[in-house]
Amino acid sequence: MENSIVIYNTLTRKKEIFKPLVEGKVGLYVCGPTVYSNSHLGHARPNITFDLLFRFLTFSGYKVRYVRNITDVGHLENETEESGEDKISKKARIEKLEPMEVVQKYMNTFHRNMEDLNVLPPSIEPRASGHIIEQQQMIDSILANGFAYEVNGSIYFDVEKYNQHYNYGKLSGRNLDDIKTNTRELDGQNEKKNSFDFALWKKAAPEHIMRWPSKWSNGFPGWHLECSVMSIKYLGTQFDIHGGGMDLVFPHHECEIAQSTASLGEESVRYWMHNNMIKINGQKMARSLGNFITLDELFSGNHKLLQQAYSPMTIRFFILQAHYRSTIDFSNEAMQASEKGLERLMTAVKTLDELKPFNESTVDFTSIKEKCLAALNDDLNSPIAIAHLFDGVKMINSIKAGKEKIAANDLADLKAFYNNMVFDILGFKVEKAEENGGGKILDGAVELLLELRKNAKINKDWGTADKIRDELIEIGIEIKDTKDGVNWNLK
RNA sequence: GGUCUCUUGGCCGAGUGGCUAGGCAGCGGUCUGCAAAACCGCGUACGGCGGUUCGAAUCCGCCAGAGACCUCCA
Repeated sequence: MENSIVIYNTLTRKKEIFKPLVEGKVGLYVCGPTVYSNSHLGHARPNITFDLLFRFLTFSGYKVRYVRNITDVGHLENETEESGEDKISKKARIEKLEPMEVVQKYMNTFHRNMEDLNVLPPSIEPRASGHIIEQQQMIDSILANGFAYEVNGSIYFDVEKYNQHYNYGKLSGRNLDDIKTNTRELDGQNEKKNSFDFALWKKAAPEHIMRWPSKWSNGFPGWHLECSVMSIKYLGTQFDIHGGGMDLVFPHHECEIAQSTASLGEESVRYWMHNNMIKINGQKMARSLGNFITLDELFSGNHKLLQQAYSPMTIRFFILQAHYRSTIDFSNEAMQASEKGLERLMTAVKTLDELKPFNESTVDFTSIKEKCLAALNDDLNSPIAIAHLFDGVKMINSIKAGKEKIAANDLADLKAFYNNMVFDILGFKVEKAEENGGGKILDGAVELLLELRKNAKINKDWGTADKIRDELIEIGIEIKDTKDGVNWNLK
């Protein structure tokens, strides 16, 4: 499959044709979660976006090494909290748990949520805590190159010095003069030469439990460092794509560029990709704003803003129905629309298996196939691809209704295409009925009831027929009378 | 305050100089004992005011509103 993929590069603010560094292979790094509380809807977005990218690149014939980290070291809280306390150790004290117990707990939840969303595991999932030595090594090289300084056992990155040789602010589109006049003064910054300098290594306060020995102090690495270190370690000093949420552009990714460049003398990332935010009531959904809904709450419907539960695939569809660089507005109405839309799509996929081939085709799916792939090639435009899939749904339904015909070879081709698109690339999976265990027993029982209902209908005993139907619906089994007989499925 | 982005029909969301996505909801019809589902058909929207152009939702300017980043954040 020869695809020419175009990617919007945040660095150049343009769409660029994607050319991997090494022919046929792609190195992809994505910023993963900080595991100190449950994952919420906002976290689903980058993971689904880059899952799509991972799947699409793989489908397009690339061998992809996908690295997504787990941040389990923690970094400084904001100024409203007692200063200098690590996020994870703070949480640990509240819950009377070991820091690594907190990490493990929320990492498990994250993994379970991702599996539910059918997000493929990355090729490598490195943890910051497992790369302390490598982080110290990078600090050494930055110090050796003269772009960092030590104060009281902490190491800070010298942004001004760096900016004399390189361009600090190139990713986020700001310049140091603006940053100088616009950076707020925060607590605990008196050690730094400039307020915009950032920590590479921080000496731990006595109450700070997460700490590692180093030649400078017992302490912990600065937040930005882990991504620079782990991306380079597993993907090389230069690699293809680095992704993450738009809110990470500044300062996180800006600092990553500075660190890697200060250490290596050259930049390591070739394409920067950033997904936009999910909004709720017109505002970004964020842990810090307290307006988030966790994935578990969405799956169970157990949240005061939710009118019902939404399945993982509904959430996946909801996210893929918008372009990854646009914001999406969360609402019950929008989620319910996604639920119905997805059902329509999945029903059509199932319908494909029921279609009977003719000798000839009166429909032509070629342009739909081409348009779907073209949309994905154009900066991962999943909403357009899905729109074209729905055009195909219309045709599939017309064939089923007997208004159009399809030949055997075209049908096989079409099935393969929908399987590729819906399952392999967009990453949907069949939920409900087919997945549930005990299928055979249930099948038998329902078939029996439907047989009784059929007899009742023949005898025009509408009371019994409707009782069977209505009560089955009541317990979650939907009955559909069609020309070819009765269909049923679990709701 | 600085930097940047957005404003599309009832809702969600694509598009971005002429060919007016898609989903959901709604309406009309077909089918059906009824219902559901399915199918067919229907809606000409792009914040306001100017400008450029043969032609603008799409380019430019101004105004209004919303948001993001500047601090942890996906």
